[in-house]
Parts: sequence; structure tokens; C-alpha cells
Amino acid sequence: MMVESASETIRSAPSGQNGVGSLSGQTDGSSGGATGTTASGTGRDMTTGADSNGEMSPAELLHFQQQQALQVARQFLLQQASGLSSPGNNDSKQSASAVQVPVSVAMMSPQMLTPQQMQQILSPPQLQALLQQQQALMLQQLQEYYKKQQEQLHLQLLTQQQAGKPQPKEALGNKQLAFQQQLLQMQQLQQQHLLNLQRQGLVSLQPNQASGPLQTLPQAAVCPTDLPQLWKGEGAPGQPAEDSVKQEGLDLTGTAATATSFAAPPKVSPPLSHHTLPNGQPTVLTSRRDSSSHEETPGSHPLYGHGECKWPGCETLCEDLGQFINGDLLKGLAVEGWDNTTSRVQPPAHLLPCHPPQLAKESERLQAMMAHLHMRPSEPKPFSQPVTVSAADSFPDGLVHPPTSAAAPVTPLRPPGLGSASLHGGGPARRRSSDKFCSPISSELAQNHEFYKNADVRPPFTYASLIRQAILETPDRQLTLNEIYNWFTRMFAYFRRNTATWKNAVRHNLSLHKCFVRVENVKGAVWTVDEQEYQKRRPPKMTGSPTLVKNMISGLSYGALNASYQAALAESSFPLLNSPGMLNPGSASSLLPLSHDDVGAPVEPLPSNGSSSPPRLSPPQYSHQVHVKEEPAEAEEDRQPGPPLGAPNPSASGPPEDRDLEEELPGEELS
DNA sequence: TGGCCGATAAACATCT
DNA sequence: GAGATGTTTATCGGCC
Repeated sequence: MMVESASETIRSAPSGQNGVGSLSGQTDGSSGGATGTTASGTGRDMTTGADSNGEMSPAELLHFQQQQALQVARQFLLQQASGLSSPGNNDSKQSASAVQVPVSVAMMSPQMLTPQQMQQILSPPQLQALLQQQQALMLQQLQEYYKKQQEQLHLQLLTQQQAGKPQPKEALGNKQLAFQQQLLQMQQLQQQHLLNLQRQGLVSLQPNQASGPLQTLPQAAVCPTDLPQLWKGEGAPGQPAEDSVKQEGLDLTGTAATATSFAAPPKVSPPLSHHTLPNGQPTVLTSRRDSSSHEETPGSHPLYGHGECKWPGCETLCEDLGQFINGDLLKGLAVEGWDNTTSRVQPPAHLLPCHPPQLAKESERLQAMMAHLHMRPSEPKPFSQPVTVSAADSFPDGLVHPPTSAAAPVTPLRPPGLGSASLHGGGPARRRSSDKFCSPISSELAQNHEFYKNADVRPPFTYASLIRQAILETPDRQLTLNEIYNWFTRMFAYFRRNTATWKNAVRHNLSLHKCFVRVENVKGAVWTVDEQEYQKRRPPKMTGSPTLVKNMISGLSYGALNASYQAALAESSFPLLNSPGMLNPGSASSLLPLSHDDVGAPVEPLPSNGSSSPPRLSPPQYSHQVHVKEEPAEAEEDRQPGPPLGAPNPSASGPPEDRDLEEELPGEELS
């Protein structure tokens, strides 16, 4: 009964995944209307956007940039996937449950790789790096675009002034309105993009950031561009943030929470109002069209509705549209200090500040968003998750809650670089070949240490692998049971709960597998690893399996690409990649001998593979591991005295030798 | 379909 | 006696 219920609990996780799929499908469907039909839909948006101002609208520019970046990313991923996805890969099996397509990436370019595949292939740091590059590029081009846009506006104004024909206020207001709409759209699209990234777990959002207006972040946030400077310009002189207290639709938490309900946007709110677009979902684009229609409709204005200005945070009461345009809307210019008589050739940001506090707020938001995208690895990152039905119900914020407080497995994310099976709530570790062959535990842990540390995701490794990793990470190559427990809880958020279950499993594995040797120490009993036994227990039948061979080879090539890509990304000063846990040679070297624990064993039975040394490993080490199983016991006993790294520990290296003889010597204990 | 492997649960023994 | 530790068995699911 207990087993049954437990199994049900485990099986409920995949259903949760299906929930993701269904919800994502929903969202995808809704987004498909606006952006899912990238080819045609974008084109429509582009036309509408171009209709209004005769140029590329911010929406389409943003869209275009996203697609460009994703296209590059996908091309890169395709190269990897071509090697990774073997015919027998689990993709086919995933397809049933992988119907879900997370919104943001898929909506931009549904062709080629799916976001899941991206997540499978790329580790979170890589994905984050990719996204950050994408964001940086996007922002840069947006910045250029707005520069041009503002310069054009300014030039037009100057021309009109010099011609002595002051532009009618209404025309000016319309011009400015169009630009403000574009600004809003850009912000909304960015938020939408960010939200979608959060849903996919590609970007984390700290609760404080989510709930708290992003303006609390320092101004000197890691901003790849000087866009905030441009935005602030001289027209937005450090407005007090108190004026921007009202955080309505743009609040990311709210957007996440209302993600499921946005499909039915309020009908009464103006399209560009943040009330209307609580989560910046693709309705932004739809609303763009709506806004165009609004502009065409006399007596209506996207920023005006229900007798008040719909500019976020303004809500100035206006009796009619004319009063709104001539009064509230243009008042912003006067407030800002715009002087039609002066010929200022200043950054045209001052054209915008109809409501300077709001502009400052929005600019701060943007800053915060960009700063958020440059999150530091050291920060506790409650990795966001794809919104599942159950998770969305229980965790409206869409974030992974602290594992210690999590009452139920959340399994928010696909463990990086691994198959979707790793997502199965209780079953990821049940995968055998794929995770072992394609994802060396040590390198995986080295790359995604922060991920597993903070995300309540079950590591896709067997208990034996984890125990071994824990033991081998120590200088002495030995750990007490309690220390192993501590390592588990320290390294994995997942193991901070259900302690009885996994601790029992740990003990079970320690006792069950011969590779774990119990040694009586002065401090008590410690556990060590018998590498030979560990390698022995590896399934040797892989030799004849072309699929596994291909997987393995693909994994190696992936490692090469991964390394090169990480190196390339490292140049972009991506913090995660420079974090000690990522590419730190020291930590990497300490883990290096272990990194092929899962790869080396499968590789080793392949005679021809000996030449193709894994890129991530130094040839000597690799060959060393290869010999572990092939060499006779006496040869490996020659190696035994010295662990791959660290000082040889007599107590650690001794027992394995005894353990090797254990099968013949019943009395296995040394003591 | 069966075997293998890993996860999980549980019972039991031993030790502190 | 309680808890931690260690061993063993049984069952189930995933994968090949």
C-alpha cells in the first residue's frame, strides 16, 4: 500500500508535467494567435506597426531581435542536437508528453528546436548566457532604434519650428502618443519575454524582485547598454521613486499569477493600459492592432479610457478625449519643461516624459529587468518553473519554493542537459543509460551546482553515483554516513525533504553496492569508494549497442561544443560562467577525475573509442579510467594506492583492495 | 517479454 | 528505550 501510494505520488509528477503541457499548450495557443504564427502573425504585426508610424514598430523590432537571437541559438543547438539526438533517443518517447511548448521561445520561432530541447542540451548557465546575450543584443538595437526614432521626432519638431508653423498640439500629441505607445510596447514585450523565460525556468526571478518593483535595484545595475541613461536623458532628472509606487499590471508577480487568466483580458480597458496587459502576453501584439484601431477610431485613445488617463500611474481625470490629449497628455510636456521655442538638440528622451515619474519608473524597471537577467550565481535563485497546472494552483508565483518548505515535489525544471525524463517527479534517477552516458555527474554538478542547490529538482543521478561523488569530493575520499547525508542536503535542495526516504536509500545503496566500502576509522565507520567495483558494476553490454555508442559519442561531442561555447560565452562576461563552480579550473580539476565516472565506463568497452578522448578530460586521465576495467586486478591494484587526486589515503585506498577480494573473503571488514 | 537496474519501502539487527 | 547505522528482502517501474 505504501509502495503503491508512493508510486502514485511519483507518477503524479509526470502528470504535472502534462499539466505543463496543457497549460503551455493553452498559453501557446493563445500566444499562437499573436506570435505563434511567427511567419504570418509577425508580418501582420509588422504591417500594423508600420502603418502607424511608417517604420518598424518596437514590437516587431523586439520580435525580430528575439527571433534572430533564437535562430542563432537554435542553429548552435542544432549542431549539438545532431550529435545528441540519436535515433533511439528519448525524444520520440518524449513526444507524447512533450506536446507542451513553453511559450516564449516557441512563440518566437516554432521551427527547429523546441525550448525543451534547448533546455535539454544546454545547461542553465548556458541558457542564461544565451538569453542574456540575446537580451543585450536586443536592448542595444532597441536603443539604437529609439535613438533614431527620437532624433527623427526632434528633427521634425525643429523643422516645424523653423518653418514658423508650429505643429498643432494635437498632431504633436499624436506623434508623441505613437512614440509612447511604442515605448510601452517595448516594455511590455520585454516583460512578456521575461515572463516567458521565467515560465520556462530559463530565468529566475527572486521573490523580492518579483513582488517588489524593480526600481529598488541599484541604478548601477549590470547593464550592458547605456539605455537607461538614454532613457533618463536630461528630461528625467532623478524623479523620486515615491511617485512610482503604483505597480499595477507590470508587476511581474502579478503577471505570473495571472498568467492563466490573461486569455480573457478585460474588455473595457484600453489596449495599451497595463491593466489590460497584466502579463505582457502576446496580447500586446494584438493590442497593438487594437491600439491602431483605436487610433483610427475617433473619440478613443489607447491611453484614454473611462474618463481618465490610462497612463500607468497617472489616472488623471479627463472629461473627454480632447481634454485628455490637449490637457493631460500635453501637460506632461509642459511639466517636463519641454519648450517649443527652444531648439534643444538633446537626446529626445524629453519628448517622452508625459509623466516623468512613470517614465523613470519604467526605465528603472527596464534596468531592473536587465539587472535581473544578469543575476549572480551566488544569489539564491528560486528557479522559476514552467507553469504547471498543479504548480500554478499551489504556487501562484510560479516560482520554486524553498525545498525545505515544499510539501510536495515540485520538479519544476528539466535538469539541465538531460532528458525530459529527469523531470519526472520521483523517477528521474531511474533513468540509467542516458543520464549516465550523456551527463557525467561531476561535470554536471560542477556546471549546475547552483541549480541543484537551489532548485527543488531531483538530480538525475543514481544514489550510487551521488554517494560516490560525495565521497570522492572529499580530500580523504571517505565520509561517514552522516557526512554523506549532509552532502546530499547541502548539494541538492531536493534532498532537504523526504529525508527518511532518501536516507534509507542511501543506506541501502551503501550496503548493497560493493563499490562502497565501510571502513572502521578512529572516528567511527566511514564509507569509501572502490572505483574498480564501481566501474565493474557498470553494464558492460553497452559495447554492442549502437544507440548507446552514438549517445556516448554525441555526449562527448557535446562536451566539446559545450566547452567551446562556454568559452565563447565566457567572453561575454557572463557571471555564471565565471563563477567558481562553473569554469573554475580548480574546481574543475578537482572534479575532473570524477567527471568521466559515468562516461568512462560506457566508453571503455569500446576499443575504437579509446582514440577519441573526451574533450573535457585530459587524455591521461581518460585512458586511466579506461584501464580501470580492462586491466587485471593486479594492475589496478598498482593504481589503487593513489587516488586520482588528493593525497592517498591508506584507509581509503586500502579497503577497496580488500573489497576486491571480498567476493572470496567473506570477512570484508578491515577492522 | 524477460532480465537487469535503480528506487522505494520495510523489517530486522546492531550499536551508541 | 530511542535513534542512528547497517543489512537484507521485496516490490515496482524504466529501460534494453
